[in-house]
Amino acid sequence: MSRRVVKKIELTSKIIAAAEGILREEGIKGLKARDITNRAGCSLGSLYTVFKDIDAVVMTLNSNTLVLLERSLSDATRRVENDREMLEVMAIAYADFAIENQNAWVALFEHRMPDGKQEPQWHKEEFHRLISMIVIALRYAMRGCDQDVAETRARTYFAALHGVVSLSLRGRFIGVSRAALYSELKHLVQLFA
Amino acid sequence: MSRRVVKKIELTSKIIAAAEGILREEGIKGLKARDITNRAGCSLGSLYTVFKDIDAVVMTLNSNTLVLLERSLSDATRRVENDREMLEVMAIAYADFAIENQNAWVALFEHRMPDGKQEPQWHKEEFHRLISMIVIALRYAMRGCDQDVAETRARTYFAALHGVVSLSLRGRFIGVSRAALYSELKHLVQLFA
DNA sequence: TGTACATCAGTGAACGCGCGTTCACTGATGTAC
DNA sequence: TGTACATCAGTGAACGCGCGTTCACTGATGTAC
Repeated sequence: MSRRVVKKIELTSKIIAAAEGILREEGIKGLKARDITNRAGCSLGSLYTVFKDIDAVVMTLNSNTLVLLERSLSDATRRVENDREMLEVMAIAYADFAIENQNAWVALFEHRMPDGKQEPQWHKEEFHRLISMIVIALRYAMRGCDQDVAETRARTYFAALHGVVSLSLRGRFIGVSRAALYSELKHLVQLFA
Repeated sequence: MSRRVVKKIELTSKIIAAAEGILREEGIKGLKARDITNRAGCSLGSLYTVFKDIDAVVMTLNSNTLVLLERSLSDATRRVENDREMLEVMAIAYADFAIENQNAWVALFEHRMPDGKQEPQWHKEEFHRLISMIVIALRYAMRGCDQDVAETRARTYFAALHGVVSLSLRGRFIGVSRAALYSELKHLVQLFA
């Protein structure tokens, strides 16, 4: 591989690493081109030799986050023998991931493309893949339902669990400890199953 | 009342009306000082004779939205005789409000004060009042629980319903029609009750 | 009621800052011989 | 392996825009007599 290609790859990963660090520490709002390149130790302009624009950087970060989330969830479910537990394990794993990667996780839902720009197809697909994964896992809890209903219901359950995690992390609801969050999630899951 | 006071009140309400119009049509992101004052038919500077800054305008708008939401919910529950229905009626009313006042409703949850600035006390209290109202209504569904548990659980149920409404409105989940949303909410409420 | 003066709400041009993006330049990398 | 030239990645100063906020000014409102 030519030296040029190597350097381009190195540059890309330095920029991504810097951006990811900032995302994790300061949240998506702190993600500025200058801060990223300063932290990466390269010039401002070089960012644009690697990414089309800032949104492309965010897309990449979100994509990485989705991969991590997917991995967390599948790791967690791998240890499950009993289908009954599946839902609960995933819910807890989801909450854990949200707590431990708070800013990155928030970015996943908060980021919007400006004006008419669409999120690229590959990113939508990745998102969809994650959702399907959750939907499939939830289906265990929903054997016996009509296929269509099951699909919709699974999304609903996901949205409900997401809502609880989301609002409790945002602290709009005072004093929701991690233990309390767990027990609430378990309670919900019990209702769903 | 002196002419000056009258004019100040008129100016204030013109600005609020303009800001509210923009909020409803374009969402909180479209809320710029210039657009507000243009629409209100006054000068840019005059906004600052009435409000401390833009955040103060947003606070006022959100406050108005909270009042409307509170009214919607209490109107809906007023027609309920049977306590069993309470939860469902409130959930539907909440969804209706969110759908019909989408941008204003989103602003309620999306707006964050910059850096260290706190939301003013009165706004927090208003928010809290709404939550209590919901919590109280949900308690009907939770008679027999320990008081503390009931409180937490009520918040959880609210968060869950909020999550479903929220994600379905954002369209991250494709093709959730209003009817489908209703039926999912009803299903959840049945689980909760 | 009228006049002279004082005050202050309202004005909008200008300031200032943050920040994404560009572009003419230069020095490192690649190519030809 | 070395030299001469060509290319192009990387640079960072500068551009441009959006937008919140300010401030010296002026004309309407209020006050005193």
